Amino acid sequence: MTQSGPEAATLPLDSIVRGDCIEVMEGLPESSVDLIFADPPYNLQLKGDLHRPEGSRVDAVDDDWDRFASFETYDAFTRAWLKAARRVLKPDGAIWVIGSYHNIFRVGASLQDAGYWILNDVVWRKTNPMPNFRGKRLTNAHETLIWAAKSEKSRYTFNYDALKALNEGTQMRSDWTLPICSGHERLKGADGHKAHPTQKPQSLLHRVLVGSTDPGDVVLDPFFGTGTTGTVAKMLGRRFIGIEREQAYIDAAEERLSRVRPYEKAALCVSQGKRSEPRVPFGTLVERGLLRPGETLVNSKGVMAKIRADGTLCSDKLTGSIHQVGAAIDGAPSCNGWTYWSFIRDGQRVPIDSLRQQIRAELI
Amino acid sequence: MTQSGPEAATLPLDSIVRGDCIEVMEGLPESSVDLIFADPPYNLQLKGDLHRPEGSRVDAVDDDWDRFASFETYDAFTRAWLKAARRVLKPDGAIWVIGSYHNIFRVGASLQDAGYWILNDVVWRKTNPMPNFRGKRLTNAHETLIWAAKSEKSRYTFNYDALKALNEGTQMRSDWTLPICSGHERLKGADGHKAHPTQKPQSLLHRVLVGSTDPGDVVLDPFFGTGTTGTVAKMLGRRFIGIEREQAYIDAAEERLSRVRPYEKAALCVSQGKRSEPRVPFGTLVERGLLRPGETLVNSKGVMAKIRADGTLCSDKLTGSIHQVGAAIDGAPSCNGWTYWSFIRDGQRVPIDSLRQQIRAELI
DNA sequence: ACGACTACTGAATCTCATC
DNA sequence: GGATGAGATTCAGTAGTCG
Repeated sequence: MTQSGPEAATLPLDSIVRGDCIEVMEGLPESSVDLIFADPPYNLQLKGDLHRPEGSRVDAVDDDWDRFASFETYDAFTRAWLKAARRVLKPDGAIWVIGSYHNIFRVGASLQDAGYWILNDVVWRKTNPMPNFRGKRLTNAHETLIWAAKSEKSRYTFNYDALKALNEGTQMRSDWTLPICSGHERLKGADGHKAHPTQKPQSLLHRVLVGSTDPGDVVLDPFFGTGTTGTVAKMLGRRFIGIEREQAYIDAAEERLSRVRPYEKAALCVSQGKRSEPRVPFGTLVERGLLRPGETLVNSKGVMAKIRADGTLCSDKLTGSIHQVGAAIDGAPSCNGWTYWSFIRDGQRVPIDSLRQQIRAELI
Repeated sequence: MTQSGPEAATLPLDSIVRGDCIEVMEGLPESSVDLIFADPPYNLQLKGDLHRPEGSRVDAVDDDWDRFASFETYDAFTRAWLKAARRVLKPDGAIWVIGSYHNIFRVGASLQDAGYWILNDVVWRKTNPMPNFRGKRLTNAHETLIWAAKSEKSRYTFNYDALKALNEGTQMRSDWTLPICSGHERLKGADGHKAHPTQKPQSLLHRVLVGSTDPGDVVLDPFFGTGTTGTVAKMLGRRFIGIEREQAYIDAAEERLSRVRPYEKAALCVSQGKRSEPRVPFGTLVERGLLRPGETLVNSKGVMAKIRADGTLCSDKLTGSIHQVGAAIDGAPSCNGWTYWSFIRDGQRVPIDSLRQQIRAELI
């Protein structure tokens, strides 16, 4: 456990902190943040002087050493900020990091070495990438995001049903097709030039935050830039913390954030699956008289079982819960009894799950 | 310079060498191979069984060759084979490595450390990936390939125009959409079971070899398996060398190769093609800011519904997709939400389908 | 011949509350 | 903290059978 001074006791919510992200994160309380979104620099300093993390200059002797020293420096930087980030994450927190082939392999390996648990790598397919002008390589049409939990045991947030809804009813895949940030969304400086070289599109953050946070969650961006993370977080009713070194980016981000109008609260309520609904023991249906002890249930193949007064089933072979008996009949490892069994009304098979729906409706 | 004995002076062209790939590559003459394609073990780290919702068991990759004690062990293995591979590459040679998020970050970092020069990372988007059965993560719908030259100074082979032609006249991008290997292409053993758990599709190798080799080039595959690399190399008039440890895989590959008929020289640029109208989820319009969560849609009779952040609609009665809510309002069995709903701009009703057209235009 | 229908499959780090 | 048991969870495609 780290001793935290009083200055570390509170989170600077919905604001931008100026400074080096490692130092600033070390000053934040540990286990306090739900999600981190990071777009780190990937300048590998392949040209010019090289410096070790502590500042000394590397005396490059040949190409191999030059390259190695450069990667070593970048790795040290990566390990340092990932360690500081992991400390401020809640135990069930998660991180997203975005990068290109220049740096993402080093970041991914460092994530694994630091104890993060990779959940998916996600490909952002750009609909409108910059072409390869010289025709010497493939058009670099994507970037890679890594989604990782703080640890293997983290029970991370994943709004499966919301993302499935965003994808019109089929599971969200690990490849996302979205345009780059351009047009009105792209921030311009006073000179009309783009305010930040690598501004990310809001659509990308929308999908990240809808999928891996809930309203009210705290989202930290240690490389805030011009504040796309904060902008989308504010729109979606999440809290944000931004860390940025350059005052010019902070100024642009502050101005941008001041113009953001959050969505209505009702619109933030997102599709939920059955997992979020209250549990209803099967015995409740018997207690309430929706099913009678002695009544017969059937599965889709016509196999029958009798209901007993305590809410267990009794078939030829076995007695047990609706799940256990269903699994035993099919020789399956498990079974959802709610969708497996039906009762008979007016000669028709009616799924018992409809009775559970009835009970749940009463509970509201 | 390494002293090469006479036994190392010749290349075992168009044949499979049985043995450990590191030892075998160390026995090959240095600077003798044009391209390496490597599909190393992914180190999946699977734990228990996984079952599909209907109860069947997923046939997982649990082979001995994919088990490593730790990341350190895996890294040592990776560094060793990458070093041996780099020695046999010609100065202008290149390498392709394929992997998933389990291993690709470690492989990519090791490639960079070993002095290879990354040219592109390429995403193989699977049209038909295995779903995520438990709904706990995104569907793992892609794998990653890294294309790297032996060194920064290598003048590597890149057939820009051939790939452009394969891509119907526009530059080949870094994301490739191809189906997984199934059906008749998938090799089966005598028992009818798949001969290799991770056989790659020939279409993938086709694109790799057309793009980065010339006819007559020597292609080495240190993890030959059932020989997809050799098969496509032979079809395309390239020479191949396969290295494989398991005799069962070698037997299957030999038989497969014996059936391969090389293409006629004129027939190299074929295949590919199918391109239908891309599906656009309604949620995409929300993510991209074309419609706001909280905004109201209307049908032709003026009935209204509100948009939520995940792209679902919320009316008086019902919450669901644009199609579901439209159907419910009309009491119809189904409904095309795209033509059913309009949004309001400047007091005018505008069909949401016009926004879909806009997105589709970007996707082409 | 063709359509309807069933069965099967793919590199997968795939649960969680309660006792 | 480990064991137990409820119960939630799938997409695109191929191949084969039957009518």
